[in-house]
Amino acid sequence: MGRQPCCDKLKVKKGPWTAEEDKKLVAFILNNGHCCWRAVPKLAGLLRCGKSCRLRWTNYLRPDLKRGLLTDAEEKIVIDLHASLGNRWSKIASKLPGRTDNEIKNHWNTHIKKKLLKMGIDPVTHKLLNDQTSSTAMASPNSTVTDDEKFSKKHEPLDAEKVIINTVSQEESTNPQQNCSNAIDRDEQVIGCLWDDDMPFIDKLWSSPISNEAWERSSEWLLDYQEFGIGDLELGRVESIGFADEQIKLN
DNA sequence: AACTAAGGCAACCGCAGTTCG
DNA sequence: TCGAACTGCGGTTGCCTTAGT
Repeated sequence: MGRQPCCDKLKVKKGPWTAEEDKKLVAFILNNGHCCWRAVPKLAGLLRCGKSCRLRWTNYLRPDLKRGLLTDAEEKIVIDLHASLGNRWSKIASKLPGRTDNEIKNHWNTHIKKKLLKMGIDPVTHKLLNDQTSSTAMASPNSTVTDDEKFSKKHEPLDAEKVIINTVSQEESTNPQQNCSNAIDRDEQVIGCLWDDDMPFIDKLWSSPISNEAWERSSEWLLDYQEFGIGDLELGRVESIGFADEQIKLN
């Protein structure tokens, strides 16, 4: 009845991925894409859960991933978006090309939190730490609200938050890229943009396999693979497949 | 040089929304 | 229409590395 179970949990391997597993997964996805993650481990010859494969691919093996720490500009965008969106890391990540939600989440927890605390800002509320009492008082536990209202309240930037955001931005902003997040009166535009899930470019990028040209642009990633000792991947097979930005040009 | 603590990151877990038989 | 599986997301954990003693 219904669908087949996700995976045989007794047989799946857990823990860190080996270079060999990475190689298999990359080779399989490059050649076949990932029509459905559940089928990937079986078809790729991996003793992993599909979920694990997806995570490994999206967080580590994807060719367009950036490496290294977030830049100051990226960090500031993360702070601004977090003030508006809260811990919705995937939404935040979608605005930072080459960064994953997991990466941003980790960076937030290990670096940005500390920075904000150092600046006297609560990383959760984005308010000044000595102004915490007013923030808790703003909640109205006795009121009855709909789910939509709860959602709106949860994610709507508070006035005080906007002040903090603006302060931080003015203090640290030296990069033109940061302008998008400095303008508080543009918050609504930013939110509107974030809520716009219809992103054809991204969809095309992921639905389409990748050309050699694109791979050459991802030199850092390829170097990483050489470190893995899997530089002998059959990247030539990728030739047969179109690439998103080429298609986009045509459109 | 050896040990310990802290930091950083990859990966897992579990939940919620969506999809499908 | 219902219920089970799939997918994606955020929270958490655990291991590895680095810094300090």
